[in-house]
Amino acid sequence: MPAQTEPRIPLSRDRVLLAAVKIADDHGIGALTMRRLAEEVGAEAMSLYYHVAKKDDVLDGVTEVIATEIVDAAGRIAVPADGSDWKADGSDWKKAVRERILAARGVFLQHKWAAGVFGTRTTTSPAVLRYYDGLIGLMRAGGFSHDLTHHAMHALGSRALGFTQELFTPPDGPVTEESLAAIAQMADVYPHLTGMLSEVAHDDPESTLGWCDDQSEFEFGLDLILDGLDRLRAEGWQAH
Amino acid sequence: MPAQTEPRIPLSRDRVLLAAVKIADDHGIGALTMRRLAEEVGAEAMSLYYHVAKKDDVLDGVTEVIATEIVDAAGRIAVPADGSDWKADGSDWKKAVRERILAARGVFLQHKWAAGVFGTRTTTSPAVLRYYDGLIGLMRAGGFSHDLTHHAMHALGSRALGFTQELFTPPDGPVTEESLAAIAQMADVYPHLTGMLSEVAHDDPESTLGWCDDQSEFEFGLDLILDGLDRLRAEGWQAH
DNA sequence: ACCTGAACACCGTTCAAGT
DNA sequence: ACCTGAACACCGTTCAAGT
Repeated sequence: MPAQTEPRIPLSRDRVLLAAVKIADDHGIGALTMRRLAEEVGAEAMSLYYHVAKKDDVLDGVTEVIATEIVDAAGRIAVPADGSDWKADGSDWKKAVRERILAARGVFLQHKWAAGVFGTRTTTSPAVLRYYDGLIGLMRAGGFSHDLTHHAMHALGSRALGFTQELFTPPDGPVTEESLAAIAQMADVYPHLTGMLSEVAHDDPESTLGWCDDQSEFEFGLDLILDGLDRLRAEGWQAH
Repeated sequence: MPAQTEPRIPLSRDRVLLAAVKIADDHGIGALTMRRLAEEVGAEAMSLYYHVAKKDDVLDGVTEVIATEIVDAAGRIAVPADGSDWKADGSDWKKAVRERILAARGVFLQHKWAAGVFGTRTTTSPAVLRYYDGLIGLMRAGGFSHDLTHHAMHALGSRALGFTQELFTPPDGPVTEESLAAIAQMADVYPHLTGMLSEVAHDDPESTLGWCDDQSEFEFGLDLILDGLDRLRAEGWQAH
């Protein structure tokens, strides 16, 4: 028997990208460095550069990986995509689009770092384009003009992919006596904000979800937009 | 005459933060390093740490600077905030909120790097809270319940501050024969997307704005949301 | 063709030392 | 109280060298 080295799985772009996703999932996007990534695949940092151009290329790659997960998840939604047997009033498009967007959101909930990375990419990944292509197809089948569909995509923005940039974030954790008191103390500086929060908390005192239920709020905003779009479609909206 | 050193403006947190904004404005957020920042204020990098805790503190600080600009811009909008002389149908709230949001958007257009930084902050800046407080006050004056106002803030998301995460970005630059041909070539992979884009381009062939007019699209999405909220308010929407 | 060691030019940050 | 020089532990990336 000749001297034999460990039968190592050869490096590949795919293996590098999947390892990158794993690192971000397990330790956050901050832990994703070229050296840490090399360690994960059992190689030296410099070996990575044979399979990816630079770190930016890794980030484009993980975006594509996540986007592919989204396309797959959306594709699994059993709603007819061609609209052939839809109700005559065209209302089915909304359910089809809504369920695909919520499926996309499910993917981002499993990769919490991913929304931030998507925001930094300058080129749009092919898988993201395929996902948007599917949404556009559903809206067209539902009776939308190309022009209104175009506006719709912009109106939805990142919400079409299942996430939003939340800048209005009441304190984490459950509603407690202490946090309520802390809010009340700011009443002179932010009278309307504190008024709103204390009433919202009062309405649902035994809430275990904390101040805001992210899922409900996402669906509220999504439905608001989809309902508005449906109304424009039904009214025969024209460009102006 | 005794030997005299140059009368240097003493360092201060404010001076550091304003210099940071200037660097990001002039050279992008990537150019904002502690060493570069020190150079800008005419000191050594380590001197900064007497005035800011760490780089994260600098980013919190510039967020506060930009947010203060937004509050100021919104405050300059001459719309009665207390609703005392508003139309009985309450429709004035929408104009007041809309104009403030567009004023906020104007600030982000002057600091293109800022939206990205806002997205990375974990704590909400006091100035952002003041801005939201103002919006909430306007909606309350317009007849919104606390509960619907709360949902409204979540529905608007970052759009309330004047920016959106655009993931659907058709090619930059003007619509040319070449770019149209490039789009047509992808028709087999993205049939709905290419169909939409070629028709949108065809409808406005001499557009100098390129594929999409960002300002119009922002206003379309904003109005869609505001109109939907106004409808819910008029219908006496209740939590469910 | 694939992988690596040594090295370069950067980072943010600590710490002891200066005035 | 305010500022600094030297140093540390990291980055991403290049390049010549190995198999």
